[in-house]
Amino acid sequence: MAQNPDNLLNNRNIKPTAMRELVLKVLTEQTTAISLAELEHKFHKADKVTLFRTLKTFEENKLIHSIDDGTGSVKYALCTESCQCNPDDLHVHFFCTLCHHTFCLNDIPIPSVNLPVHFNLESISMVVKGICSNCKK
Amino acid sequence: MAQNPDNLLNNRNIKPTAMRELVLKVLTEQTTAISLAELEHKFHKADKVTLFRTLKTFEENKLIHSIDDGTGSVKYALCTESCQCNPDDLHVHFFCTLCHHTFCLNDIPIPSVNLPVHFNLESISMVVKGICSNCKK
DNA sequence: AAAGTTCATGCAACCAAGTTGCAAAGTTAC
DNA sequence: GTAACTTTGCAACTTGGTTGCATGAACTTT
Repeated sequence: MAQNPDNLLNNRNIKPTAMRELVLKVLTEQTTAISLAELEHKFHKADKVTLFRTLKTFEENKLIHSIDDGTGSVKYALCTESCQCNPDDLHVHFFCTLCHHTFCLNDIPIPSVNLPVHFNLESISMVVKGICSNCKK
Repeated sequence: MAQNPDNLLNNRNIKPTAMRELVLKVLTEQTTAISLAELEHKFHKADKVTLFRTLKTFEENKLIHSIDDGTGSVKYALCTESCQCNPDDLHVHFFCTLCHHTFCLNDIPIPSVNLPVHFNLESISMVVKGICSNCKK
């Protein structure tokens, strides 16, 4: 079932302002995760801080998740509708060293690890680096 | 077989200067990974840039590896003697959200993942966040 | 509908981590 | 000893992220 933008926002208890709808629209159009700087370039007029806070609001309300792919700039991507960002909801990310795009491998859950005794798990991040299928051609 | 510092440096083709020996000594004394800023605090007189370049030299020659634990500052830890930083050599890292220390779980190799077709693997990073055994007590 | 409250936005300025350029000091080769 | 190269130290800069504060929009209360 497709969701219109306002539903997506309302479902996550985010007040749907014009700005937020615009940002959400850009996010839904991405096939790879996007950084704050890249997001900024998509707008001619918007302020970096506003976009930053918009992303933060989205993240706090689990509409998007952030990915630290090791490039020095955090990337953001939409969560699936049912995502609660629990360890079970997490998936592997892939960073292409050629095109520098960061992919959500939504179909690849993070494999479980057996931690040493008395280590307590809260979350896991797994980033694979290599060449993506586009660049491989 | 224990290695003296100069051997460790020579084995990795790093010219053993006084500075490098001091940095290596500090690194061998750590039980958890250390950031550039933390390393700087271990010295009263050393320059941040020199330490930065020393770490970079060490990393390029695979004496140490860097860990991006998502805190915004990269951590460094000694490699095992045989490490070539290939995917097979990599281990899981653990970041404690209480004491903010980053552990090398040398005994826990990164589980393999089946990438989508035509995705090519170069390296993987896996960081688990939670509470370490020390803080759990 | 005016006044008050709350939340969102925009600008300026700041901060931390990492990085570069260059000159001085040290080391090695001849 | 001098030339060539490497390492170190200082200054200064870049980038990404973040805070403070004032303005502006929206919503409430009367």
